[in-house]
Amino acid sequence: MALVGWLFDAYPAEAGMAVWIAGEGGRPHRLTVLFAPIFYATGPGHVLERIPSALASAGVAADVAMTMREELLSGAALPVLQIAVSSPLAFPTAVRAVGRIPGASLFTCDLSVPQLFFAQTGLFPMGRYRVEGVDAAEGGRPVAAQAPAVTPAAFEPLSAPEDFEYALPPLVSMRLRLDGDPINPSHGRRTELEASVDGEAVVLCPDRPEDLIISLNRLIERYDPDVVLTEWGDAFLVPRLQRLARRVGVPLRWNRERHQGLRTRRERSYTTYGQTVFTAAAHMLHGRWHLDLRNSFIYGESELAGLLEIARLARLPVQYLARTSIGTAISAMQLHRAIQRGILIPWHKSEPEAFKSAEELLITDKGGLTYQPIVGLFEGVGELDFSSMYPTIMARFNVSPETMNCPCCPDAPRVPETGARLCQRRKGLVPEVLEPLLERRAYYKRRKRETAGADRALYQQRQTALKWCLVCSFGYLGYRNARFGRIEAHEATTAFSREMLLRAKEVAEPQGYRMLHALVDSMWLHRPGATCEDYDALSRTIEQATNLPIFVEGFYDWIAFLPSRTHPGLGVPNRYVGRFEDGTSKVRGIEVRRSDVPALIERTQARMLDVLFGARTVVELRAAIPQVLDILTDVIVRLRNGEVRAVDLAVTTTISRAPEDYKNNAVVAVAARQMARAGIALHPGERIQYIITDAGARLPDDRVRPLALLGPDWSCDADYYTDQVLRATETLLGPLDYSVERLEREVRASTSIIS
DNA sequence: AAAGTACGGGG
DNA sequence: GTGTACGTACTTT
Repeated sequence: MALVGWLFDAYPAEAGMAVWIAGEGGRPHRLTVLFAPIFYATGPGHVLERIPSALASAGVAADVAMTMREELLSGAALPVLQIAVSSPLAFPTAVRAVGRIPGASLFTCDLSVPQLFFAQTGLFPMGRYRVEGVDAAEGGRPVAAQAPAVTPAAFEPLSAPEDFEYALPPLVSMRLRLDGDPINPSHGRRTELEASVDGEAVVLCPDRPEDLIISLNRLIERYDPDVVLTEWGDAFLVPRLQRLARRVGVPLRWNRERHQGLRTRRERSYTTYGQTVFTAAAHMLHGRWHLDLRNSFIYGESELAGLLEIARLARLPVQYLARTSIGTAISAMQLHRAIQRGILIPWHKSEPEAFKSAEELLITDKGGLTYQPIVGLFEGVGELDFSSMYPTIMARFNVSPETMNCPCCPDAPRVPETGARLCQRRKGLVPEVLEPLLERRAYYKRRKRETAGADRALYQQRQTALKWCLVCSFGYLGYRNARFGRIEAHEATTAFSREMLLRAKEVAEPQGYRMLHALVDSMWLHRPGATCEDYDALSRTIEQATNLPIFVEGFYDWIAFLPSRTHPGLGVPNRYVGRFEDGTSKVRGIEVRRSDVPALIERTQARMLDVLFGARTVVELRAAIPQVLDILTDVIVRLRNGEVRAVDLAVTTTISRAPEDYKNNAVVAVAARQMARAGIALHPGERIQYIITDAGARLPDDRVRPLALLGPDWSCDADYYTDQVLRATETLLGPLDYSVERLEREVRASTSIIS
């Protein structure tokens, strides 16, 4: 008697971990798996002696025993008290009880219980198992009370987390979305709810709440979905439906377990990388997943295949991972590896750190090399990019917090500029995690090129998810609150990167290439008459000189490095527009790339770019100018005639503070205050939309109107939007000597002919 | 002129 | 469970 299926979810329960297995036929099974989460404590003998009684008086059953574990930074073996807590639910209580004893130092104590479960048992999310001693024959839904308890040893693995190729269970998804899809449904009016499973869609009307709840329950009953996919489920839909269900007295059957509520996590606003982020409260289910498309960075970037790829590698439950940052996933991979290696995890107290001194700031912020590009339009330019430069450096040179300036390798070669040493004997935790990720990503990228259709999409999603892990792994190394961060490691990585980019430059220039621009891991090179093959050959030479993989990102028919707006004539690192030889294009730093630009401006500039990218040469570019001017004129006429819809004029911005905390009358501040006055609750980090009604109005409230409060008789500031369109056009035609003034003249001339 | 506000990047 | 990144563009005072 055995059950074969995929480990779908795990969370703490009364007698052990509740573990859901998605059976081969798609039927779910709930098991109870016996599990005693472990943490460690050190301290003087009299302190350790107090631990058993402290646990007992807190009402926690636990087994304690002395054992040896490794200290991360020194690598030394340390005697520690191992505390195995009998029930997963009691783990936080146990940690609190021991943590209160003065003089006790705790280790591996602040990870989530599912994380500990996966680390201690070797089981992993979405792994395929054969579970002995469980009867799957009944096929139906097992009820909690009948579920048998098994030990982790009953799980026979049929796949490994290291596998590049792996099968996944067939999952039934129910989609829930509100009609209209606004930027944030709680800012708008009530709309209809659309539920769809398996191609069947039902529209539920909010005016008859009881019917709505009953219909939703019926859908869940009939299809028994594994996944509830929502848009704005966390911020709005789920709490709203819960309230509705309570009001009409009919409970919603979200869970596969009958007597459990939803697992929630509070909403929060925080700042990161100078940006304020709002994360809605999480609403997670038992026995099925609630995934909110609009509250999941990883899902948003890499869809379900990417999410599951990372869940397997990071050993994090899917619903939790969906709502967390990539940094957390990276951290989880490192933690997992550390526990496997018997390394003690220091307690990570989130203490507010002291301000950095000016000198410290200078060191920290010296990042990758940045050149100022040579402003202008160039034909025949090659772009060479180092692939995954930072992670490759970290893996290749063994850059990790515990490998920096180790006592065991005094004669190790020095890091350029900083003179630090890197351990040559012990492989670092960070490289150990990164190396397989680099390999996996290379494999998926290759498979993506070799396949088509659904397979190609699958590999694309997986490689995208891994790309984000690699990108963030570097930032994480320098993040002072990261568990495995260390500023010297961060600095070593950027020092290597600068050294390698300089080496690449020194290889290219003697061969007659002129460096037009270079940025961290990319360089733009020009040599009259050079072909793609020449750039290919150059990249191979650079590869030899740097021992880092580099490839030709593309060969541009033409590329324009655009000038700064605030310092005309000077180049800015990330403002350029170019067409590759194969007809594709690359655009950075201009209006189409910005999320706060109204759709009208974005679409207009995109249309213009389409025209310009049809040109293979600068001569053809000049010939395309009239077409671009036609687009410009057309949009300005439509603006004047009031033919543009409000949604296309809406500016979307993230508010960085509560409406009342804004200091001046910036349009965003005025719009936010208007919304607050209308009773809409706004949190820092949320996005709002508004149109400019009269930019120059004396009364701030007349300048702008939120989209959510727009009446039927609205009007916009056509002059303001005309100016925006003109500027977006100037961005593109500037290199061809068209200023805003000249564009205005051209438009005036052509419209006077029309009228 | 100074202060306030927001955004991109990576592929 | 995450922190005053940095440089540019633009508006308001």
